[in-house]
Amino acid sequence: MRPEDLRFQVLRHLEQKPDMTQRELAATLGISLGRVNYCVQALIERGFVKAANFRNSRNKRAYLYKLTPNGLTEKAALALRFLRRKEQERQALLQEIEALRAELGEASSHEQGEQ
Amino acid sequence: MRPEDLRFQVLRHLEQKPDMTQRELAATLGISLGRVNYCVQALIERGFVKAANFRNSRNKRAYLYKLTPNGLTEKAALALRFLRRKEQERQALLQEIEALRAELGEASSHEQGEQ
DNA sequence: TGACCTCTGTTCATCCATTGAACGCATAGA
DNA sequence: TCTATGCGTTCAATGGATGAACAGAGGTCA
Repeated sequence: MRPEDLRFQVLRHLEQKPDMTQRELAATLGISLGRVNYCVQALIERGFVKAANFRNSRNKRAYLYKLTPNGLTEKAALALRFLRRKEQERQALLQEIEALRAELGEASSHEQGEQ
Repeated sequence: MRPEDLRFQVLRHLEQKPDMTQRELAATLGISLGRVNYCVQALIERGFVKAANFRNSRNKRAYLYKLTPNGLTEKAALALRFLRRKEQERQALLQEIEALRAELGEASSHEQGEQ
């Protein structure tokens, strides 16, 4: 997972659920706690996320990770880049699959609606 | 790139062009010389590739990397696994793209023929 | 109150795959 | 023969990811 994609995913999750802990983020994203911590600190450093004190009965020293206005803008920009790249990856995957099917002599399935 | 995929790609290239050098393989696959060497030696060790002496005017100490019968079988098996996984990846990518389009409020394009 | 427990963010030594410069060697050409 | 070139091979160095361990804050209960 690219650093840019990680930042996007973290922003995405924190916007929807600001009371997530770094351990929860790590488990959800399938990466280590250390890497999440590094990413979150970078987002705070850049002013995209603000860590507010947060106290309730379940969490002991947890923060609320609230997205700043700049954070929302950044998240939207990252989302669009992410989407465009995924579309491109999917197109590239199609070509790779077709090439492999040709090599293997498989009948290529009719996939319509692709450019 | 996974080790398994790398082995497949190396077998694929060597079957089509057995006089490729390890440096050519590295450049084509976008990885380092050291990693290619490690992979090729593993393929030789497992009996999937045999390195025959090869002498011509352009290459000084190059080998001919010929696929053995077992190598051909292995390559076919890897190809099928590779194809199936790529198809699955492409399907997963579609779901991810659709989810992102929904978040972004984009009109989802009509892609037919997918299950 | 105070001792203890729990859960958090934070740190950093460790690991491991990857890299590519450097080497030895074999051949071609002068 | 001697030199240059290009090959496979090696391995010290790099860099990112990991997760155990730590310190701190708040809850709990006698």
